Amino acid sequence: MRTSYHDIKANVLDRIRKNVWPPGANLPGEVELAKEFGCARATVNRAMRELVHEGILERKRKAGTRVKSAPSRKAEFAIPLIREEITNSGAAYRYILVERQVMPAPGWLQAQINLPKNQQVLHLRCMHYADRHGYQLEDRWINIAAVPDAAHEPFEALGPNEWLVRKVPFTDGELVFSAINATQEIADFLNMAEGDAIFTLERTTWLNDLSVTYARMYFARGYKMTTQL
Amino acid sequence: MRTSYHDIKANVLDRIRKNVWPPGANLPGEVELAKEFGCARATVNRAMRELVHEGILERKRKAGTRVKSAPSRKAEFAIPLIREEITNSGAAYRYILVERQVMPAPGWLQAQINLPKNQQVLHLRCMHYADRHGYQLEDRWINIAAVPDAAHEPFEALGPNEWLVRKVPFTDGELVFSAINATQEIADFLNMAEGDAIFTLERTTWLNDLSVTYARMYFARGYKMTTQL
DNA sequence: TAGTGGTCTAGACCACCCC
DNA sequence: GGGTGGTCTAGACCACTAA
Repeated sequence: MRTSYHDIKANVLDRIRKNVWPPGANLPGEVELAKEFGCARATVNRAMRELVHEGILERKRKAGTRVKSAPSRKAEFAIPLIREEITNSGAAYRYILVERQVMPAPGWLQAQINLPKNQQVLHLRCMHYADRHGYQLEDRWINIAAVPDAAHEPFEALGPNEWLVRKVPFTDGELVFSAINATQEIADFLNMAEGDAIFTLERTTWLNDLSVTYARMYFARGYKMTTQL
Repeated sequence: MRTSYHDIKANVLDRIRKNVWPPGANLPGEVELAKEFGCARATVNRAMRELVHEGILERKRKAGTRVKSAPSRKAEFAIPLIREEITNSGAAYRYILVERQVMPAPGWLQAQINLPKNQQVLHLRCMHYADRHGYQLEDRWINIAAVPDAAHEPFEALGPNEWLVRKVPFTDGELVFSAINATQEIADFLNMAEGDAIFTLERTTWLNDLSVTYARMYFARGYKMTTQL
């Protein structure tokens, strides 16, 4: 069989682990590696490019390729659709719209996602259940100027997250993870006690400088978000 | 200038945004696209491959390429070295080793990271400060069988995370984010009140089935972890 | 079984950047 | 200036899988 870029990646990783190429070391050039592996330079190139993408190597023209001294392994996780997250866990998913209201954006929201004064927004509050247990409380604001259709969407059957994901493309987004103490109101929704620690996820998305939506998601007690390195 | 795979990516993304190719739509095959763009198939292929990697497209042999109906944008974040995180914010970084002890792995740890009975581990407790303010409390256990050198390392000047990252390669890792209520002990370290919500990060790493280390990191009040989509 | 993507090759030109 | 990676090409064979 011919040498695959997979083989090359594995081989390089192996030499890094065995300290043949310790952190900071310079690797041979692509031409030389291609000769060693008996393959085309393009094949070596692809292997190296992927290792750079994975945070293992650094490359600079003329300077060459080196092993990153502090390998910045990157965690990558797909933002799950909550319905899938629950369904995949084997539980039954249930969604309820708690509140729906068109209103002028409150001051803090204007500031947070940079809206013009008195911009109308749609505020939604939704609950997501896994087998009767409160799983997530979602507080969401949608910029009606960016998504006019949202004003006429009931969001009774389909949650706003799924609706937006299917309907509205975005160019940029931000995720913020944090922990807060439950207010009495939130605690009631999630069947917790006031003051219990809540894992919180905030998400903002833009479509070319135009704010699309801002959401806060409060997870039930004990929720853990897991990802592989 | 010749057509670059960047141009193709941009063009395809544009057509998706403009709904020329709505979610679920089948794209033309690589050969046809190459003809349209006036470039080699390999160039189209690279563009498409990257769009798949970015969660925009799906491809299957024979079936062809289609626009993902629920574009699974992936968040990617580099695990920061805490020193860099603090330094980059403009604050002064200070590290203190609070506790250092070689001991047999407690039962919960054996179970958690799958250690043999009575395996010796090194337990470290460290504090990281930003400008005098407690920033992170780190509880770490290192499998001495996997990292014999750790037993002789004082960890007085250099934190175990940085030491491990530089010294010990790993093949797999897991990150878990969660929220807990501060115990009195943790609260004292981080200048919080008992019961305050704490953002917690757990990290486990393996070197080919051999557990290397398990760490719990408790962040100070109000800590937020941010990432771009 | 035929069509589509997956991959490799051998060669080429170019852009960048350290020396 | 010259070496290194970045990219493109034209062609080829292969692997998978839907029909």
